[in-house]
Order: sequence, then structure tokens, then C-alpha cells
Amino acid sequence: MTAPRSPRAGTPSNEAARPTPGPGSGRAPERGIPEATVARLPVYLRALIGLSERGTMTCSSEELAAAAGVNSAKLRKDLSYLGSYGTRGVGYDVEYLRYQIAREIGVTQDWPVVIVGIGNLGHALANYSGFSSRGFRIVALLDADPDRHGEDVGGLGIRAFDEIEDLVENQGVAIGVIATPAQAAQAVCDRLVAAGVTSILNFAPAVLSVPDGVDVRKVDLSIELQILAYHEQRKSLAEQSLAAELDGVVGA
Amino acid sequence: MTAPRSPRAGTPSNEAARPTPGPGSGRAPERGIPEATVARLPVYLRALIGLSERGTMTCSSEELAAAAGVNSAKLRKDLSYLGSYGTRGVGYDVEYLRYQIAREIGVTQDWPVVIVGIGNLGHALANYSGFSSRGFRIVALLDADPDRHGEDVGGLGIRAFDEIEDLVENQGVAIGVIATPAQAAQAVCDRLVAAGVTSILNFAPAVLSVPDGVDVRKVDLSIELQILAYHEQRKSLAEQSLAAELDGVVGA
DNA sequence: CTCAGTTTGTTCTCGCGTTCACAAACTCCT
DNA sequence: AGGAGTTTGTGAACGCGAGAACAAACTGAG
Repeated sequence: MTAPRSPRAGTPSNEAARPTPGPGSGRAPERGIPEATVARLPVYLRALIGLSERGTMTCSSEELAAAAGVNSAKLRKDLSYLGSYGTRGVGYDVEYLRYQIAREIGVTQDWPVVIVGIGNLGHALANYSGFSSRGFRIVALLDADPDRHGEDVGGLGIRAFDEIEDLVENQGVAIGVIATPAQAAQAVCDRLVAAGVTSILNFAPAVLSVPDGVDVRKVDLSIELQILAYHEQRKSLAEQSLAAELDGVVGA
Repeated sequence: MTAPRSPRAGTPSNEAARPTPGPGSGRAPERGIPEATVARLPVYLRALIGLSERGTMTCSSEELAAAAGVNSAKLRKDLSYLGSYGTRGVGYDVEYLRYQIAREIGVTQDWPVVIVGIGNLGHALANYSGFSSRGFRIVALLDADPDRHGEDVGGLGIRAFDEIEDLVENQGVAIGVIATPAQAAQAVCDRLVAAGVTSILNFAPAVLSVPDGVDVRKVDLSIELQILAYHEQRKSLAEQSLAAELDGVVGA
């Protein structure tokens, strides 16, 4: 009772306004969705879009789970956080569930996005069709290098980083993508936050520190490879030690 | 009972051979490192490299934790899985710890890597310096499109996907990166696995199914954005409902 | 040598996430 | 209408990871 734990030290008195259902208002059950579930909802959404394009009208939790690559029990529990959108004995209506998940995630509306740092990766991101097709619209490409201003990348011109304040103000940009070198990342981040950006996707190999209320997600290509390398090394070590063990048995 | 579906159906009797220390051989304590820790080791490694380049000889868990963006207790616990590489009352020797972590991850040796699918993203990956500088060497760029074979990207020529078997055989490639369109991903994956690749980094927005013993890690740009969008939506909803609540109080 | 100060390594507790198992609810056939 | 067969939604158990707190061990001064 009385929730002693405070993961996000916000306004002390209003802190319960977000996570707890509130005593009086019994509106929607969509209050607190676990982070692990939130991370999987986009996967389910993509699987549903795939089923939809293939003309499937209805699917069971088993089918959808297989398409999303997860356990069916986990899928059902995840969906139960959104509400009861299935029919027992039947399954889920693909279009209906697709809409509900899209609405829950927030991709029924269009999110304007800026990309900062148009190097190799920035180029690729600017041309990536997966963004625009899923509720995100790249409204500007920004770079610190004046020589590149005006250059056309995927139909958009590269503009000066100084325009960020204007973009937040007039285009309603709330999400920024950082694809700069690591040294520049924190400065760019600070400037984005100061301009009013409250969600950041960081591709630079640097740890960003941001004030409360700003979300940062990090995508690090080399870290992913290193994790694979660890497991790969363990595989070969396991083989070796297995062989050594056999040798030992033979030799003894 | 009798396990209808097996997420990792290994050899039932030998399944304990990997995680448990083994009765006879009491060599190193480096047997089972938790996944969450493995995912953070590269972050620590990068932080240590940063400290090293800045000329720092020794650091405390507090300093290193700050540089890596984690809790110092968590850092110490993570490092304790590798062994006791610090000195109480003093801290950690930067170079020594750096080497130990690199060795544990497996990046003291060079891992040959192939990239399949040289589109926008493949281009960016081929030119990404973060790979080569951290124990990974891109040995080949493969693409299904014959028109692009021979084209130079970042010092390497694009080659036919058919060469994959040869690369695994003669160059010892064990890690593959998939940067193809989603439709092609599973077929490419199957071919990689058949050729002997046992670790895959997948950038295609598709769920890959692989046999046991093959590791897959997925990097999905649009999913990361969708997770941000969810939180962004909740922020604006929280503001709205807060405003509405205030209005209600004023109106009542 | 002893004692105060510092920092690591580890133990313990708590909460989250995953999974199992089953009741509730729906369809279809007789 | 009733019962068998399906499939969802959820309660409960379990294991993993995070964080706090503390004992062990090292340094340096007197």
C-alpha cells in the first residue's frame, strides 16, 4: 500500500496521477503497461500487418505468437494489458486488433521526426522506408557541417542544426534521432532537449545523460556484435573442452 | 507433461554440461554469466577504452559506473562474475580490466564478418568504423543482385551471395549480418546457417527462425521508434488529463 | 604495529517478467 | 437444447535481475 517506491522522482504529490488508476475515475484499464510488453507490441503489430496483407481475417493467439516469434501465453498476457479484444473459442479479428495495438502504441497519428548527423548511417536512415510507412514522418535532416547544407538526401535537403528550435516550435517535432559521431552526441542531445525534444533515439556509441521526463533509447551496432561474439566464443570453447574431455577419457 | 514444445531442445542428458561447473574440472569460475551482464560488458569495455585514452590508470567502481551510465553496485556485481579483478581500497587497473573484459567477450581475437544485402543500410554498415576497431573485420559484402557485383563499397568489392560457403570454409566466418529486405531475410538466413554461420545479426524487419545452437540478435529501427512513440503519447496524454483534472476542479 | 579511511565483493531482499495451468466463454454438431 | 471441442483471459508459482547494505581487504599515517 501507499507505494513507497518512486522510479521517477517527479512532482511528489502528483506522482500517483500517472501509474495508479485513481480512486474516482474508472475510465480505461490502459494505465500501466509493463515495459517488456511495450517492447513487444510493435512486433505483434508487424505480424498482424503481415497477416492482414495475406488476407487473413482471424487468427488465434497460437498463430499470431508464431508469426511474432514468441510464446502464445506471453502473447495473450501482453494483449490482456490492452483490454479484452479477442473472442474465446474464436481468436482475434486481425484488423480490429491491429488498430487497437496501433492506437495503444500511438502510431495511428503521424509523428514528425528529425535526424541529426547525416553521415553514412544518417543517409541510410533518411532513405529507410520503414519509418515513413509506420506512423513516422521525417521532416528534416540536420547536420553541423555547412558544406553539406542543401544537399539532397532521399527527397529532403540537409539543413543547419540551428533550425532545430524552429522545427520543434512549428512542426511539433518531439522525437529526434542522433546519428552523429560519439563526441558530438551529448552536445547535440542537450540542444535537442533544450529545444523541446522529449524522445531521443541514439545511434552514437556514447552514453547520453538527459533530464527527467526525456526518454532515450540506444541502438548500438558494435555492442550487438560483441554480444554475439561472446556466445560464439563460448560455443567454440564448449567444443574444445568437450573434445579435451573425450581426449582425457581416451588418454586415461 | 513430456514437454510438447521445446524452446531449446538440447541433448537431454548433456544439457547441464554447459551451465554447471562440471564435477571434475575446477578451472575457471567463468562458467555462466547472466545475459543481462553480458549485454553490459561491451558498455563497460567502451567506457574503459575512453578512460584509457584519457590517460587514466586506475578507476573506482563509482567512476566507471558513471562513465557507463549504470549503478555502481550493478557494475561491481557484473564484474564479480568475471572474477576478482579489482583491489579493495584502491579500485580497478584500467588496462588490466579492459583486457580481462575484452578477453571474456572474445574481442581480443579478430572475428571475420560478412554483410549480406548491400542496400542503404548495408552501405552504412560497411563503412562503419566501429566494427573494425573493436575486434571485427568485415571480410566480404554479399548481394543477390548481379548488377552490383564488383562495385566498391568502403574498400571491399560486392560479391555474389553464392560465395558464402567458400567464405565460411576458408576465412572461418562465423558471424553474418543480414541487411536485406524483409522478404529475403529468412532465405538468406537459412543459407547462412547451412553454410555454417552460427551467429546472426539481423537488421531486416522479420522474425527469423533458426535451429538450435544458432544465435540471432535483432536490431529493428522502426520498433525502437514505436517504443518511443508510446512513451511520447503517454506524456502528452498525462498532460492532457492533468489539465482536464484541473479544469474539472475549477469547473466544479 | 595499530587504527582510521576507502573500496571491492557478496549476501539478502524485493519486484518484475515468464510460464504453467485452468476457469470462463464461445462455436458447432447432434 | 445440450454437450463436446476450442480458445481466450487470468491467477499463481517460479526464476532472474536490481539495488541496498555490509563484511572483507587493502592503503597510509602515526
